[in-house]
Amino acid sequence: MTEQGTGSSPTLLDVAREAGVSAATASRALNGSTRTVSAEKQALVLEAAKRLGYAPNLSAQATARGSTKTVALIVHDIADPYFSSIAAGIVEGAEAAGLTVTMAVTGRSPERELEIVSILRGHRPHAIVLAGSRIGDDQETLAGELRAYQAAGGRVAVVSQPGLPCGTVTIDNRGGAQALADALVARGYRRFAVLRGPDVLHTSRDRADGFAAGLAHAGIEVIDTVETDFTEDGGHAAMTALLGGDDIELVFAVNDVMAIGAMRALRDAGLVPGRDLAVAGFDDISAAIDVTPALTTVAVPTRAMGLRAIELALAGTGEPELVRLPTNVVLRESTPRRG
Amino acid sequence: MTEQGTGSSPTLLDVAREAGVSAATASRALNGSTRTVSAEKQALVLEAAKRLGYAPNLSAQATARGSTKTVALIVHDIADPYFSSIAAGIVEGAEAAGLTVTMAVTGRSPERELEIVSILRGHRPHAIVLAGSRIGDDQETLAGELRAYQAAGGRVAVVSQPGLPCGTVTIDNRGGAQALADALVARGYRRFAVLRGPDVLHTSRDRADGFAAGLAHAGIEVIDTVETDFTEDGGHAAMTALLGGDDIELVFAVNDVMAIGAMRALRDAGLVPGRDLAVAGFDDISAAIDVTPALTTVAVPTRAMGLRAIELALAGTGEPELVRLPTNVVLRESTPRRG
DNA sequence: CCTCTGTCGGAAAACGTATTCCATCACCTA
DNA sequence: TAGGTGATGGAATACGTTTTCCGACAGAGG
Repeated sequence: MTEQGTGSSPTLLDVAREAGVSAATASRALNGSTRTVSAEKQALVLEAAKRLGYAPNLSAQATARGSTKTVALIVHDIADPYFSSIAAGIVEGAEAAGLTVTMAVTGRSPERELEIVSILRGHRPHAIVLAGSRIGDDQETLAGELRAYQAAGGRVAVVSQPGLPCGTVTIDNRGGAQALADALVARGYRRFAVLRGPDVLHTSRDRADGFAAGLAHAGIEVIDTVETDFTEDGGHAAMTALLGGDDIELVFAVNDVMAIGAMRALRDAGLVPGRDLAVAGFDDISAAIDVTPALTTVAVPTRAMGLRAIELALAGTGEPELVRLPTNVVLRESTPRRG
Repeated sequence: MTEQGTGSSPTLLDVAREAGVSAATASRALNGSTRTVSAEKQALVLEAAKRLGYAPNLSAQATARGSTKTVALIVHDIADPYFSSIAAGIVEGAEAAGLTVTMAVTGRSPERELEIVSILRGHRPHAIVLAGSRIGDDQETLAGELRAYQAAGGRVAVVSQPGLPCGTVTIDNRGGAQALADALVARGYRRFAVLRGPDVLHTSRDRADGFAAGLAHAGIEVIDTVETDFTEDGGHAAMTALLGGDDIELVFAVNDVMAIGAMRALRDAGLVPGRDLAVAGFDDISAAIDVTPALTTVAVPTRAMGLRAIELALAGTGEPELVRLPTNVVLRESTPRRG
């Protein structure tokens, strides 16, 4: 490791000079192209590179090759366990394929998301993965942006947002919520309230609708619905608002984070979740099993979804193939058998 | 949005041609350099760019400029709430500065981390942020790698790993654990066990040492110590192993995730955490307040740490400045007053 | 001995952008 | 009106790679 005083990284040319060969040969020796290089020169180059501490300039590589080794990931909120778990799956899959992951967060703003996709296109990533459902209205603009990217040879996959022109991995939100409703009715519950997220999020809408559909089978209607933020604080606020109202037996929050916020609100009000009022969520994040009472929910294979999404993107058929991963109703103590 | 059939993105030259100007003028019009461009031509270029759906090739920009608009983030495990919260702070700070974040995951392997830093250097990012303590042995190799990067004009900040040649934001792990120990002794506890992570992690070692030091003040020694994974499952396994052993009153796990795993192990064994055996953690992740009994822990401002780290990196003085953020002992029901 | 074929090295062009340098032009001052 | 000055546009070059193309050379077959 001869330290160099120049103040800037050694370039391929430096390596070539050090090894006494041309830049072309150095390039070929370092990333074994179709062309062969004599073992002798190869060794010379490799040694020179190591001696100088050479790290190829990936930007330059990218412009020369016209393609990058990165995957762009877009999530709503990386601190949300749902998304960070998906992200973990994507990172795992990407690194296995020798790709690095770049990440951007939308903060659940559709405008920001569109802006990000546009910026990211500038990176010319190998693939783009969008995680998280978005609004229904603007879908066409987003689809256009993605199509433009695909036309230029990019690959796209989305998680839990069917209807875009690309590979999609999703779960059956409606069906899962419906199965949950069935199970809860079977446990003896009859009077339900729903905590839903902003209506522009497909995930929220599908789960709320599916739940209502499940109840409808049994001739039951949802008594009360509150729309709130998709966060723990949102769940807390909504539950607090709900407390003064109608007499209900069970609150279904469209995701676990909100459900946990709701449970906290109950405790803050001096009530015992599960005993005084049952609570159910959706996602089965790792915290669901750790809260007390343990949360009844619908298990979603988040990490697998991320992994599957990146595989789908890298396969790159471009077909709007739809992969639907199974969900599982998990009944726990937050919804004890009733009556 | 005239769709183009070419199959590849429009380039700056396409835009220039469309606007009837030279490439130089187009470049100047689009990112307002030192040079001025007549308002008329500027409008022409901007309109042409929009019409073609032009997105500048950031790789090419980077090679031309010699610098990128990205920040590289290295974390141990993005699904861990501790790291995803730090990541959220970093993304927030980076996006505010108009930078995009690229992310890599080490899986807590020091070799992998070194490898990643080396690869990342190739991206020539504007800054590198390392989050998560690493091993003590190999520190010199890592420091060398970072110094090489800095010599080439890169900026670095690390989170919770003092001793590297760059800006560092950390918390007082020893002091926090010591304060926790003091508080627990004051609550009447005398017989302690410790669940610690792999010894190569500074964080784990400092917290365990600090806790022991706090007890030593009161003339108390730790009765039992188990080394385990830094994960929830690790905590679960270690707690299970501990159950057959000495009679203890409180288990301190060096992070919340492990503590929560330990609580689950207690419940699995038919014991009630807090009543039969007290549990304390470290980090105050959001789940800490949602478990029952709520977890006694030491609050760490993770998001602020990320934000502060990116600020430190971007300031770029290169000084090994040390920012120490305060921690707070939070006593909750998992460690009720004793006796 | 001559040509043909295949291997290997290097010179040069290409990738898409930023920037330096030069030319032009209008305008102002003396 | 000559000369200086500031604004503005474009040609050319630089950035660090990869890749195409060409030439040199060695060995094989006639």
